[in-house]
Amino acid sequence: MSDPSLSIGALSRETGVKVPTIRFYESIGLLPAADRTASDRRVYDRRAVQRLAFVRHARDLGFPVEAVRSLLELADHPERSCADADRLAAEHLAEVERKIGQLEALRAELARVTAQCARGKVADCRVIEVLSDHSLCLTPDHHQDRHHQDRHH
Amino acid sequence: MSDPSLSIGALSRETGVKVPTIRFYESIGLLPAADRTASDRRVYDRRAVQRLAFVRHARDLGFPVEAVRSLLELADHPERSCADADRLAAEHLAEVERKIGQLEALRAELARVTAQCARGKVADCRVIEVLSDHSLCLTPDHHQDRHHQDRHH
DNA sequence: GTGCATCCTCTAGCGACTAGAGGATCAAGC
DNA sequence: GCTTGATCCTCTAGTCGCTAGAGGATGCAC
Repeated sequence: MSDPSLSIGALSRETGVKVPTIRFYESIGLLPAADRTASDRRVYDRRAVQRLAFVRHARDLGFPVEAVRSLLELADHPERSCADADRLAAEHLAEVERKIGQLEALRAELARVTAQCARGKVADCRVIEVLSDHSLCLTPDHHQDRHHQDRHH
Repeated sequence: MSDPSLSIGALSRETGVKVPTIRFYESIGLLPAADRTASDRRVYDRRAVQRLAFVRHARDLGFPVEAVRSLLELADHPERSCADADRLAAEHLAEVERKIGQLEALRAELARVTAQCARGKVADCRVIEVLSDHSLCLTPDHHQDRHHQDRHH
């Protein structure tokens, strides 16, 4: 069982990555172009499973695709210093911590506002009132940023 | 000074929402179509400032655009029950808490991995090793989801 | 009248996929 | 051999919430 040769569907089942996503990863060069059968179907081996699992894992951990590309590059060169891998992970960690901080500020604000809702008419609604008047906020600088990456199930 | 009549640039300065974003909000119907001068420039009044500030505030708090639309609708009808507003805020709060939980799991994993990095060669790198082998993870179910909304700057 | 700031509309791009059209191929059952 | 349904192929467009830029008109100060 050294080279069982998988179809894209089988690779998808083994790694939990959807078929169109595998093709997408190939198209952006995250995975090498797969070998093909005579009828143009993609064929994969065990190494492809490893590589895709690595990609999925890194994406699950929230690394942006460009970081995944760099990490793959590093994984392919075990003799190099791992300083870059360490730096990428540390940067990503800092980014995650920043986002947690922002979300916690939001949570505090939302929790406060919903707790104060008297469940009456909109005219007296604390939720609407606070939205209408920023100065009622605890932390007046709640900004979040876009430009980020998430994984869903 | 009841109706000073603002240009889109002035409205932008007053609310901190960029000019193209204001036009974008109008195009998706979050803001009503502005009145125009003879030369087709948009003209705004104080009510527009209020409405846009409301939108910006809700977006800063991370409400998705569709939720903002509903909240605006509610704010326009003060006699209605605020149950919907309360529900939207509570749902959003739950979503924020879910994301915080996911990010905290990620943080733990990333912190653990980077702390274990011996800063040597890639061959011995804990970061690469963990990415290559999911079973080395503390929490094997770190999934994040896309499909969400953030604010930046 | 001469700049330059501001405005207009329109289109395309971001990240990381996801969904769907329209068509070819395969494997299994009869 | 034939049919059926799953799987595969490529390609395009859509998602979200903007942002950037082209190409052109207008307004206002000097």
